[in-house]
Amino acid sequence: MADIPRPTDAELSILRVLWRRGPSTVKEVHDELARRAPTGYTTTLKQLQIMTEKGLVTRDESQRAHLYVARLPEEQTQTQLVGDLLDRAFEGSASRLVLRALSSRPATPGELAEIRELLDRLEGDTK
Amino acid sequence: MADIPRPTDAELSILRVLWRRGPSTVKEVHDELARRAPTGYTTTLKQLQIMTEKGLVTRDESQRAHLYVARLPEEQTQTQLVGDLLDRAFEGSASRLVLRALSSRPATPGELAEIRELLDRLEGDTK
DNA sequence: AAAGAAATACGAAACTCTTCGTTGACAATA
DNA sequence: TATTGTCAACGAAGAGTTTCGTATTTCTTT
Repeated sequence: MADIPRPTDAELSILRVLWRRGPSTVKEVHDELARRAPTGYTTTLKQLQIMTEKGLVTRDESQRAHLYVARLPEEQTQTQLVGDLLDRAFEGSASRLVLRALSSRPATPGELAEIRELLDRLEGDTK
Repeated sequence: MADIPRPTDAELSILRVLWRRGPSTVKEVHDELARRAPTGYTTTLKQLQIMTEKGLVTRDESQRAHLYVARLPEEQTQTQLVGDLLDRAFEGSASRLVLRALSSRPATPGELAEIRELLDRLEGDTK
């Protein structure tokens, strides 16, 4: 009961909105989503209801317009998704995944520096 | 017609076998898969047929037992999957993804060194 | 209190994914 | 040539995903 399933594509779109906006009504989420890809209001509502059942989001019903909140923080979900991809396509090799990530997207010099700092920190711990 | 869809979980399991073994019959793929998770022979067959329709694999029918081959090399599929995840969950930020990958899995010192080399190479080009 | 609006709940349809039982083709062999 | 075993093809069922139309509830305004 405590485990939360991997979000589907449509669910992830909704989670992104909730992470950015914080607690939001269906209308607010829908308006954001419909800006990029027009869709029906009830479609977003239904998604959020299913996500509530799955435990992906929680719902505050104290107001007339219910407020939805992502159950897990963005970082945790990202870590879950990366770990999942690692197992499914990279035989668990993190370095391979990093290799592909950096070769598939031109990272900015600033980003590369960030990663370098991260490496320094990690190697500092490994002693 | 030229674009190949993102492989599903079950499809990825099959692709992993094909990448490791090279051209294989249904029986060969099935035996590998069933070792970890017992499943019916026709299940694997049907998957391969669907994957052929989708263009994920190609089929050599010259022999009685058809030979299946992954259409894209492992590297290319990995790049596609990482790029996809980047867009869906990381707003395109490669450094964020790398951060999550490394913090979710304890990379070995050797792997960290590999990544460092990659960074050197990339920064060399960015001038 | 009635009418109108805004929001949620319900149900269903279309589609995909995954699995497997059954059928039919083919080949080796007795 | 009849039998047996191996393989691909087909169809379908069950679950999950995504979408949306309709109904119901609830609040607000008159």
